[in-house]
Amino acid sequence: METEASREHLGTTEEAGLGGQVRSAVGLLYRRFRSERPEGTLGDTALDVLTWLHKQGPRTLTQLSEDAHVAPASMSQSVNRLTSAGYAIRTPDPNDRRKVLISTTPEGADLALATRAQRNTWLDGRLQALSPEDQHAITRACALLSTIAGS
Amino acid sequence: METEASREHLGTTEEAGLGGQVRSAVGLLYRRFRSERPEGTLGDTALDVLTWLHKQGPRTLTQLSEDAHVAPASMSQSVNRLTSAGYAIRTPDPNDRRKVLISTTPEGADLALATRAQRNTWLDGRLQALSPEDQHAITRACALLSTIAGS
DNA sequence: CTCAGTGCTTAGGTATACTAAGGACTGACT
DNA sequence: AGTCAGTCCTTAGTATACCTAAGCACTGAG
Repeated sequence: METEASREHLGTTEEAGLGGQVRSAVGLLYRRFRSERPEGTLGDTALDVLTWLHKQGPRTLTQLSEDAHVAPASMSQSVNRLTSAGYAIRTPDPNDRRKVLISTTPEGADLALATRAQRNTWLDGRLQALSPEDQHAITRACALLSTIAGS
Repeated sequence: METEASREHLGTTEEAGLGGQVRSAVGLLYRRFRSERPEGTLGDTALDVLTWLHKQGPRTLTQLSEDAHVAPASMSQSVNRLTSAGYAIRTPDPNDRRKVLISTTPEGADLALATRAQRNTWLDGRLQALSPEDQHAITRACALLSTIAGS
């Protein structure tokens, strides 16, 4: 039937349910973002953490792991990379010494802002070429899907 | 416990540009999908490959690596996992014996369909609870973003 | 003051990605 | 024919990021 498969944009065919379309698009975008990443820089997860800390202030490890939908042990490793690079610090929570508060260093905050801006250049350029209606659809979809992902 | 930050859905604040919103949403969804994955099953990339092969028929390794925005060496490893699990086979291209055609086995095709359906259950349920307008916005956003990711 | 529960970390394993290097093959030019 | 640059694929070694399991440190209740 579908011999001209190359026009299908790999997974966004109509036969797939909406969930499948979302999953395909997310996978493609995620890998695309990763392929744009210059070497010697922070990974996406580490950068996300830095951005959250910058916006929200210090967070405990468990909070961060829940934010990212990741096991605490995984987040601990990501935080290790940030602290050993000097972009974040761990501080024992004075009220409950089982907890550790993670916060950005000034260098970490600067890096988060700078790297985000740089990495978004390509994508922003693409998005600004779209019609306002299309941009609005994307804005709405992002809000909806973020809510779903975080639930 | 609950700071004001927990209502922000982590990255979808208005101050971020559209590119940043997309990136945040993609990261959250990708990790969420991964966290839903049962153990002992194929990874997302391997499953994507299986799905593409099922839809499009045999592809060369280079084609697959371009589809996924990944280096050929990386795709070779993913294909190794599929072939060693019996879900795909490599066939030398009779016209150009440098090339290798990768195709699904019947088991691979079955698995691709079954696993996709199973993994999409959660997401489809969420999406069907949305209004038709919201669903349409997501459909449109997926198509647009897939095109951008693949360009 | 004991002890179950909570928060974090380390250890070991998997999936996925990269670069670098090399083997096999093709096609074009001597 | 013979050579050889270019293409396609693979393997090897390394890095990020995720997991579960195990264990330590601390808290708070009995």
